[in-house]
Amino acid sequence: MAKKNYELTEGEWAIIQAVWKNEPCAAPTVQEKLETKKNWTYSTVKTMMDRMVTKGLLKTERIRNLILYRSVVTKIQAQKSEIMRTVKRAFNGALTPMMQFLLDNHKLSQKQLNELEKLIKKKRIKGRAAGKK
Amino acid sequence: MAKKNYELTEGEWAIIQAVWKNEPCAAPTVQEKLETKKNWTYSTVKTMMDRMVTKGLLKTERIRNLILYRSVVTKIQAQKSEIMRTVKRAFNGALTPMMQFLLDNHKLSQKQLNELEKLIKKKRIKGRAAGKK
DNA sequence: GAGAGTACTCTACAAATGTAGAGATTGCAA
DNA sequence: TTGCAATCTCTACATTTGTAGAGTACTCTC
Repeated sequence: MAKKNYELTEGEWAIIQAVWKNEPCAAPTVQEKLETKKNWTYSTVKTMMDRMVTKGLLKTERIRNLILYRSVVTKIQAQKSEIMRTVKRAFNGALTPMMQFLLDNHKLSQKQLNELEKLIKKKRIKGRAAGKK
Repeated sequence: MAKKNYELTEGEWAIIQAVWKNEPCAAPTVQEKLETKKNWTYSTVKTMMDRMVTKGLLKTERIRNLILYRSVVTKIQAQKSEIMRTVKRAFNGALTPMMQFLLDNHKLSQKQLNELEKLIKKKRIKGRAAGKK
């Protein structure tokens, strides 16, 4: 596979989110879907999408007169990259301090904390069983 | 206080980190400190720093012939903004899903998990006691 | 007071990003 | 076959970011 680094810009995020939801889809569709959030004209959206194709973030397929777009990177991949970028920039590359920061600096409700605790417990059990990947 | 949004660029992060560590400091100092990581010339560093002053990220004080820089935003603020930006872009603004994603997608060691669990427990106790801010 | 060193100012330029208008193309309906 | 609507293509421009050279100013030393 290609490079691991998918650092999307603000605009690219908006677009790819729409693509993920409507894939495969044409540029006008994306433009319509985004109309509420972003007030972009068709031209704007189309330009960005084509640039994203060049960058390898989207790919196209031409069907007669219509161009359909699909995502190349998955949501998971993009989210991961986004997080890694933050970890790298703001936390010197260390994940746990970032988690700690999250816990310390964002008032989570009791419920959220409970959920997280449950998640961690589950993780630990899994981790103990398998030493995998 | 001013705006809450301090979205630093890659370069700005590098610079402000150096400033935080050496504050108050002159541009040449920052340039030296960064020499290993970034191979920037003095001009480059100085230009960026001055732009950051314009943006309100740094402030200056002139002492005779020297210009000293200080940060305006704290590390905590910047980290928070950086995280918020990720949450907004990649997780639709919801924090817990992001935490969940972190737990799910990054192989944390048992030790790290333990630490996190401890943190959460502490949080919960605190939260139960005080309902504040 | 001349030269050297240090720090500063000014200007510039390329690439990336956000933004979009104008015109070409095509397929369908009347 | 003519015209309209939908879609695409091409081009353009401002702003931000990364990057830096060239020249200026001040201060210290000989």
